[in-house]
Amino acid sequence: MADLGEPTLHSTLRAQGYRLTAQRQLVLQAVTELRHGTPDEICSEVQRTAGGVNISTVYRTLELLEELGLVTHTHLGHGAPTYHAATDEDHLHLVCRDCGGVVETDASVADALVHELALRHGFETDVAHFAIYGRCQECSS
Amino acid sequence: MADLGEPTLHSTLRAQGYRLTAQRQLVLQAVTELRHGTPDEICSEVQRTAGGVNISTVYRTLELLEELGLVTHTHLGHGAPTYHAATDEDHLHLVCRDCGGVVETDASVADALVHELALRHGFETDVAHFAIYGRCQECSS
DNA sequence: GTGCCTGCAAACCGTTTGCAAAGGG
DNA sequence: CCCTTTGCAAACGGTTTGCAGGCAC
Repeated sequence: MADLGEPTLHSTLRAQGYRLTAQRQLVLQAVTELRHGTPDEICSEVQRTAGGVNISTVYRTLELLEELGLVTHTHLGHGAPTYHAATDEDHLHLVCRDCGGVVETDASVADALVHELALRHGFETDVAHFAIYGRCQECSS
Repeated sequence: MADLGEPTLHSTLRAQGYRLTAQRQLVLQAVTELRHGTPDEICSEVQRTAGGVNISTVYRTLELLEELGLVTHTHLGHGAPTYHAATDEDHLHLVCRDCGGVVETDASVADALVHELALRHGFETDVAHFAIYGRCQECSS
């Protein structure tokens, strides 16, 4: 059968000399399903179908999948980072200093900033990697 | 003697019912001198003149000084946050994903973003709290 | 069969906590 | 003299590591 679609996890791994394992499939699947998951949450999700999987394998796998460009992670400030599938829309996280709430917004709000940093510093901005901190509407009143 | 200048650390503490201690003076002084210091670095700096000061006191003191509005902290992504004296200019940190370097830039580059978030979400942005992630000029070539 | 990948356990870093003693007001 | 603040040590959450055995190829 000809491979006509996008590259599979298997082919992406093999292209770099890595092996396809159940753990790697399950972690990618969990990241995709959770949409925003910490390593711990991803591990729990994986363990629902494969009980023996270890948290350190989840860490190693997330690092690998990120290197392959299949997932990204964002720091929300407190505790653990959250992981997203690369197939997800690019979005920013607004974190409220008072209530701790997180609001998502389109990455395009930062277009002017990205442009300005390229101009002034030749800096290629990955605007989604850190959250944006402040106070949300409700907490301002 | 009349107190004509800006509020002293002593008066700021007393106004909230806190006590003035040597540790609190030394921590504020270390933050100011270091300009960008992690709790650990601040502790070492303080210990140069007061050997017995404990890291947990530094953590408690930084939290207090931040509550009083005398210091702020920024997350650069990796490890510990860095602390700044409130008297310092507001600035952003550009962190390079490849070389790990940190470049400072004026907070005003983000004015458009701050304005846009206020407009769209009623969000009051503290733009300096997280670094901005990406690739620096040298690493892009 | 070779050697990448995994599970386990221990170590790690940064931070927080409970407690009794020290010291500021 | 009271009560905040401190030092110490232990615990904590999140992450990384070394190693022996297991499994993809």
